[in-house]
Amino acid sequence: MPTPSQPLEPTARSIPEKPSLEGLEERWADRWADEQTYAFDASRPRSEVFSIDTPPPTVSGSLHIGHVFSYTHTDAIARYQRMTGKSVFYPMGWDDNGLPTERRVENYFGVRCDPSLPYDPAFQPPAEPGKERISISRPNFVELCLELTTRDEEVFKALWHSLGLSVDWNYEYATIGQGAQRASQRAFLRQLTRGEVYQAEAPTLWDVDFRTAVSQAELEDRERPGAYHRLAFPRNDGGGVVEIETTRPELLAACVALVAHPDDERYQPLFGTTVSTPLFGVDVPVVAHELAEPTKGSGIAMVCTFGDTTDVIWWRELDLPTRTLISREGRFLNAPFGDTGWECRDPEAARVAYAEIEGKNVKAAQTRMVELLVEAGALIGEPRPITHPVKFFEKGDRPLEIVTSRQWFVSTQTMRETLLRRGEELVWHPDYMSHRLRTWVEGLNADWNISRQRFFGVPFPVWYRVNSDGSVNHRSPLVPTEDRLPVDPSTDRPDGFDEAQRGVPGGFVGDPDVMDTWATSSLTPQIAGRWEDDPDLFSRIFPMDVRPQAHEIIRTWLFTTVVRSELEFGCLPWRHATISGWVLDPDRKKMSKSKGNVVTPMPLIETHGADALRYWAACGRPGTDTAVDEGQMKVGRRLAIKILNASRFALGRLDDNPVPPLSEVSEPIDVDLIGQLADLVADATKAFDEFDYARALERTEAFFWRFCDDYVELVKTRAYGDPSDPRTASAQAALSNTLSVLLG
RNA sequence: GGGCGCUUAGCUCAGUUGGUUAGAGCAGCUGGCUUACAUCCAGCAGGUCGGGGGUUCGAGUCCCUCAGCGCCCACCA
Repeated sequence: MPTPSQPLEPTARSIPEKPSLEGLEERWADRWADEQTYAFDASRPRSEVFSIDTPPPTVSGSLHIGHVFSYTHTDAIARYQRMTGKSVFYPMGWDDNGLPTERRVENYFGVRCDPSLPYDPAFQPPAEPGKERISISRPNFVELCLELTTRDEEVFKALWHSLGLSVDWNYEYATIGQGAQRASQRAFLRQLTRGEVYQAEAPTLWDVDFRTAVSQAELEDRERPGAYHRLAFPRNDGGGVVEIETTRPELLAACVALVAHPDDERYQPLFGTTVSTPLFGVDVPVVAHELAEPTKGSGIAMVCTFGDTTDVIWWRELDLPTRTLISREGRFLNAPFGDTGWECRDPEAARVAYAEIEGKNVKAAQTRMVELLVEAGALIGEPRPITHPVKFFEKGDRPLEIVTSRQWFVSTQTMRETLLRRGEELVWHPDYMSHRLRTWVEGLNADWNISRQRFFGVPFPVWYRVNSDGSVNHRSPLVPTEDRLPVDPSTDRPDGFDEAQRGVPGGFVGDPDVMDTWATSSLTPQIAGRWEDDPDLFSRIFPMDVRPQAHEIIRTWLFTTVVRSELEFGCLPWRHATISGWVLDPDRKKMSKSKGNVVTPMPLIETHGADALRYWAACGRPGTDTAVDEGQMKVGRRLAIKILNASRFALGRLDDNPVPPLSEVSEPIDVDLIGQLADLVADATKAFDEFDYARALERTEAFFWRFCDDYVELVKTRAYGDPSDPRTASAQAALSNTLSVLLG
């Protein structure tokens, strides 16, 4: 039970003289594959099925001990469910699309993706990556991504095999595979038809290095040093200056208003008047809004388009103009000061000042801007250093900017109430993890942006008409019928058009973007269960029984899966969610590549054996962060060897006879043992039903050691007697049956 | 700023609805090659259950409060 890759057979055939753990993993993995031991029986009705929404690991990274940890937990549950007679749907997927893969492919092959290029079926990457990146089409780029991820997947697969995971390899999938693309595009098109997704050109959080929009779920705050710069804005009513404080003086040219709290008596007289920006002489209004905090800075803020997300709120709610300064690459754009552009007092002076920062990146622009402000006497005092949280893309290196771009959104904000209710319906293990989803849903402040300006991902299956003036009509996208899916709009064309019409007036263009990686991963039940491709299978596994996953992706994977299931099926995608903890390094520190303390599993498997690692993992309580502990692995190894030896004793008395029936158990002490065994089974069953594999292991292990140290010693003499003696037969029956039950 | 979790022997952790002298493994010490196993067995030692207060006949377990650590969330001029 606790060590599911047990090397024992139900009878005493070929008991080795000196039992050993070495080489067991390989031998049994092969046999399981040959015999299809863990194959799902797709003829069983839903009530006799236990289905698992296996997490597809990201294969672009390297192996990590955390994989061993959480997959072992799920494997224990899967094996328990099989013992109860269920047919277990336990697929395995690979999450291979996304940014990390793109970066690796670019460096590895020396290429760059240009979605405007046509597919070149003859393209071969150079043997050695050249200095100049070769531009290739999206389909070509994707081919290279697939080539690289396929290799990575083999490495993962080898680990899973040596771990003895009981997954059914007949249901393997990849998130970039045809099935996944078809499911993603089909789900998207249906949402489009139902009006659950929309396209909008709006200010969006943007990573200037990856050059893509990111969603709220991919943000993280990082504490960064900054400084308050106190700036003087001359009042146009002749009343001196207004002083504001800003951490982003480089955005001064993008200032569109000053804002203070409506109740703030200091600034009430200014509401409705205008002030003039230093250096640029642009008149901006002083306005009131409740979000302005009187205690922060000087109590009056400069609104820029856009410095942070509060600016976006003010801009929208106060109906302010837009002055865009930062490009998608993070550099300062040309600013059209003058009569035909941004009105100001002295266009020439404004242009001269702005020329000093145009083309610079944010950091350099800030440095130069501060110098200019000092020279102009507009900076009051010294900048005051502070440490403040700044929004980053979780995979990014530079702070996010806000740029205006066209994106696809799923309307999640209107779903709040429904999602909160679903979160309560879901059975969480441990239950307090439900708070994470609740706080996340309650804190939603933007719809889910599902488009990314990247290449290795599922393309949006839509085209747009090109108007006669060459502009693109985004209003009514052209969509394919579902039987055409998957499509790549950069190479495929909409019905009724021919290829010559691509990109010309009166013709069409494909949507250039790909979907957010979570827009695909949120469909893992549909992808693994082959949804519309195999409706019979899907009806037998969905809604699924359990989603095992890590806690840090509750707001992404769990949340988005619930959203998609609600929209498509109006129900939860699974009944239970088991949330595993993190694996910490031996010093209980979080592992990270940059700290260099990441533990890889393969050497540990070689040293201690797979059972030892599985034992360590299974000791980690559900949801609890657990440190890598080789001591615990040694204990696991010891337990596995002890089981082999105990088996040799218990089964060795039987020669080659099958395990005798329990009815032969007659001696009081033997009967008592069987009674205790029954209690243990009840205990472990209850624990497993509550997804507490660790408790089941603990109880079983304790019983096993008592069994070995006390019971076996007590009955040893009797067990060695003449098999025809009922007293001996009783001992042998008790021994072998107990062992058989313990091993499941 | 709001919330969640953790704090029990040197180390890693159990302790299910409050109930007799608080448990396990590892590490340490002592003794033992006893025909499943020295990859083992028997035994010893080791804890003011983070601090303080409260409820109760009785609190590691319930309530309040404080502290440390970790995490989640937040519109962070």
